[in-house]
Amino acid sequence: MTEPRYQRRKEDRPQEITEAAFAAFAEKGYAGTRIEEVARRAGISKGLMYLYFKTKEELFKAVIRSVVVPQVELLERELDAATPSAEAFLRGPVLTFMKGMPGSRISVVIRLLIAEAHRHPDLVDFYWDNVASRGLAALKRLLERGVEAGEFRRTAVNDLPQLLIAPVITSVIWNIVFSQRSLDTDSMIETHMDMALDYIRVKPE
Amino acid sequence: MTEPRYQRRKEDRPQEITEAAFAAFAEKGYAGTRIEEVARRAGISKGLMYLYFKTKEELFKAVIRSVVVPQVELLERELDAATPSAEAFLRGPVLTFMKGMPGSRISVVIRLLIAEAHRHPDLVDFYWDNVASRGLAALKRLLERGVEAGEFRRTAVNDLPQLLIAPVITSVIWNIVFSQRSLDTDSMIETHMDMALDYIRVKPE
DNA sequence: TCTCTTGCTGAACAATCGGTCAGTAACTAT
DNA sequence: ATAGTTACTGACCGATTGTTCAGCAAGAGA
Repeated sequence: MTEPRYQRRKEDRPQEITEAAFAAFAEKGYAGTRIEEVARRAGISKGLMYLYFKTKEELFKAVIRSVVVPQVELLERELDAATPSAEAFLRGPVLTFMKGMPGSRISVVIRLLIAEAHRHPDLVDFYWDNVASRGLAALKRLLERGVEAGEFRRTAVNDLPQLLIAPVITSVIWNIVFSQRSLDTDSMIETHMDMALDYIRVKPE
Repeated sequence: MTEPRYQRRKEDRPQEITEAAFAAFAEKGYAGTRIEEVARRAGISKGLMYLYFKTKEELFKAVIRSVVVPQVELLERELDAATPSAEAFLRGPVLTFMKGMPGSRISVVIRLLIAEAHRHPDLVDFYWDNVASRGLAALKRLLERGVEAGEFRRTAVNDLPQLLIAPVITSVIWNIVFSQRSLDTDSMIETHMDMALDYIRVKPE
């Protein structure tokens, strides 16, 4: 008759907690989120939080990883996919990936990273090693492939692949700051891709 | 003989406080900065802070305004300057302004805004009204002028002037997050300007 | 020199919040 | 059943920090 007050669910807790924490961090930021609030969202007590994550900072890092790792895996899966011409690749999977970034969980991570970077240098290292440097290297290889195939000229973009993702970063930031005055991020990313391809493409004389 | 323990300097305090607060916010962020720390930097007691700024939030807003207003004035002075061809204008004063943004006080403001935007919507409104919307409108006018003069084609960029500043935003963010792995922001901004001009310029047939 | 005004100080207050821990009860093994 | 293990609870602690305020002393005026 007496219903148990709680169930032991050791296996599921970590994921449920990071999920709740992600939602809380997304709404209130790191400093603005109380551990008790995360516990409430996860349906557990405050004390239990500390059995799974020793400190708030450790929880934060776990949240970042839980978002970033699947995204990296998705990206790499796409990069390993069929390889048509470099241009078709940029206009296809790369563009799709870029359009998906604003509004994705990654954009929340970016906001958190910007706000907390100076206090969590090891987190920045992690993000650099696992996301940023890998993505940039992949873009560089793709551009290089295009050059070798005679599709692209060799330009400054080869050394600055950040240029290709600039409108994505800008879209993410724009949405963070000016959420109301929204921006047509799809158009912006598409137009920029046109612009960049016109610039690097070998022109027929 | 007995040296006075303090001087009364009602006139200078506000500016000295906002200056100290800017330095503190730049280093530690909003939440990470203690009022007492600002007071120490400004060479006054904690209590005096509250005679000039009712709350920490009000101080924060004053700091943002103190940085933003002079920058806007600088921008508008440049826009009112001599008007050569639209392309020369973009390659001249606009490019100079853009290159100066990373590393300027504005980039600190941007970081603070990104981190605190959701908690200070009225501050976002202020920034929008006084900086962002004005800058975008000016860029739009400039592009329109180029079109009317027969220099530029009419493209999607006319409606998305954010594209022109995308590498600047990206540079600022990059420096905030990856301060160590620095990026050649000047090259990036220049290359992007080349790219954009190639795209919008009317080509000779 | 003696008020009087007020810019200024710094101790104290109150609220918040990360982290702890002694105890409880859900499950397991026997 | 019964004892043992441990996932779990929630009251509590201590440190931090924004804010207040009673009083002090610097400068102005007479």
